[in-house]
Amino acid sequence: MGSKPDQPPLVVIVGPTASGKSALALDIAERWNGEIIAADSRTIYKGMDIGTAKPTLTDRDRVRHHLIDIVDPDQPFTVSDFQRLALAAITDITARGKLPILVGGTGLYVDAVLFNFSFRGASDPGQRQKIASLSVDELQAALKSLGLPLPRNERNPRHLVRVIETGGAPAVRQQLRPNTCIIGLDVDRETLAQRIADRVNAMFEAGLEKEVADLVDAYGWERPPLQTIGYQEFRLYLSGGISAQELRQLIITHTLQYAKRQKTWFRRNKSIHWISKTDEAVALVTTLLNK
RNA sequence: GCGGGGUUAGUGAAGCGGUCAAACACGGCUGACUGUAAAUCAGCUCUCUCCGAGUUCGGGGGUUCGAAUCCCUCACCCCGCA
Repeated sequence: MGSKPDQPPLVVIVGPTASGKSALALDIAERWNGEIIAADSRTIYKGMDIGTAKPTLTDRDRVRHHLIDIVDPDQPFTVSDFQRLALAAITDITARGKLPILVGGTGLYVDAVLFNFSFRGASDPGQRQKIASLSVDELQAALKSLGLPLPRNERNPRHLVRVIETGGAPAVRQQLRPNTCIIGLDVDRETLAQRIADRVNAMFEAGLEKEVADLVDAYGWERPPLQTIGYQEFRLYLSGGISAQELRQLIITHTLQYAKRQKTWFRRNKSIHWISKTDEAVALVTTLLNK
């Protein structure tokens, strides 16, 4: 089902963590009667509120949010699921005469919607478990014997596994979705570092440790959602490996590193309008809607 | 004051006569990444006129063809005896 000639307007807000995406999205939503779709691989999970800086109930009361709290941490969820649900949400919001606003820091999720990725087939859980236990060298050897090419990230076990699962089918993407305005929040290094440190400290004050403990009680450490920054570090701390002080610093460091990866991802999308002030976003959205 | 141990690149830490600009880890920088993506993976990280060259291993002085590695000495840190 290719893209239709006339797509309804879509506002997209991206940027590194703690850059102010949520606040800007709320602002724009209230100004133009919009609804927010979270493009975030962690806020989809129930019970992960503090550590993911999930929009508060108050915020969600002000503006309707989609794709938050939609699965339990022990349920599998993939980009493909996200794409399907996000596209449905856009259709739904538009049908009700409102403006859809896609907001998030998970670059892959955002791009799956913006470029209408065609995915290449799910993995068979049984087979996945078997091949995922192979070493990088074994995976490469397996690809060779199957006559499949190595992926670009040839030492990345996850990518190697996927090549096997898809039989080496190429990735397919379309042109950028028409009628879409992508706003990127640009925050200088020092400011972002400060905001991240403040946010992490606030998370501890808000009861992060208890949230983590509850999740671990319910699901254990092995589930993918528990590999989230702000949660995974507690494993070391709780086993006595690091002090409370070091724990906090480690989470801050990991968050900073994550923010850098996000910037790298978004940097290559030349369609993003990078801004640093709200007025610039308002101007961009105004232009989009007046077309 | 005497005896013993220590001082290595941003940090931690190997090295203990040549193959050392110096392992490894962390941190930092750059980048990749379409069904685990807040995941995962890669390159770079003393300096320069950067296929080569020049300064490093607490300071200074020696030994040696050759020293981060041995000796002397000074400084600082830790432990033991006073």
